[in-house]
Amino acid sequence: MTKAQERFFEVFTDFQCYILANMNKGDFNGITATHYNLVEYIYRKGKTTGKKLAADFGISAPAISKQVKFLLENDLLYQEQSDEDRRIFYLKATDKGKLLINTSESFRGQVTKQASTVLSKKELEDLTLLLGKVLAQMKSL
Amino acid sequence: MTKAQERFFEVFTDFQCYILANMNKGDFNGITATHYNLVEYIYRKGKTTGKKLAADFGISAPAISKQVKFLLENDLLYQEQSDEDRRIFYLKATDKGKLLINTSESFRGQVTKQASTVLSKKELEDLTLLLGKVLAQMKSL
DNA sequence: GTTAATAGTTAACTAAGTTAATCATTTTTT
DNA sequence: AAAAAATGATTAACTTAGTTAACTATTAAC
Repeated sequence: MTKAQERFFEVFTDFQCYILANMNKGDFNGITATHYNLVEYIYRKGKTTGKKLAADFGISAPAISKQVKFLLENDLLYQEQSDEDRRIFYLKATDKGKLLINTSESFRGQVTKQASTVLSKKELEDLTLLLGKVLAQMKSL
Repeated sequence: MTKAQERFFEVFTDFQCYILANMNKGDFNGITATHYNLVEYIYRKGKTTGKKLAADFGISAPAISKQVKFLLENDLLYQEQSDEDRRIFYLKATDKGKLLINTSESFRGQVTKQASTVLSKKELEDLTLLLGKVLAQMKSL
């Protein structure tokens, strides 16, 4: 490892540690970070299916099924059976689910907020670009 | 949110999602990522205590105790009782533990490797600097 | 010297993941 | 067109990593 790589490794280690240690804190109303992430994701996508969620979140279909069941029971999501293929149940955020996302500040929202207080606009853009490049490279493997 | 913030949020969301989905994959010899992270952390620190690990990893002392027990039983760590304070048990990596870290590539190692294939030296340094700034800001809250 | 605090562990429990099996539906094969 | 295979979602049984509360031992404080 070069010096530059070592420094990156060091910072990235701390960064990952911080993410893992803090992203699950501050859950409110009994809604965990996982629940929140699912609702936010579905809200941003507009609609999606359990199958896709499992793929995108990298966990098994039954695991998604269980979390989604909780979110359905708590009226944060609702299902819509597809007319073309009756096996498929689309998931959408309810008004209550949308409200949750819009009124609460996610971990990512906090990072974004803090990033833009401590970085200039140019720096934030650079960081976005560089992080995006690394991510694209990782995903392409 | 400004455009720049929205773009950062978007990339960071993907980035976090990727970390969570992938960091626990590829565990080898029945050693999970958590085990690996603990051994790596202790190895890099030289020696540490359960108390400190709990604080640094942001989980409870009993949770650390249970993981450490496994690592002791599997000869990846060993304990050394402090002479000054007999309540304290220092944890260190065994040769087997060190070998594990040195011969296997952690998730962070992979990210570092891929980051430096897709970024120039200057870009990697910039990314390290910017990520470090954001992290320091988050930690200071 | 007794009381209070601290490092670590054990016990009992919870939550979120896993695989295997099942149901309903759609697609493919013959 | 009927039978067989595949697919999306769920349920059941299980595992694992975390939690809090209670305990042991040691040290610090009054």
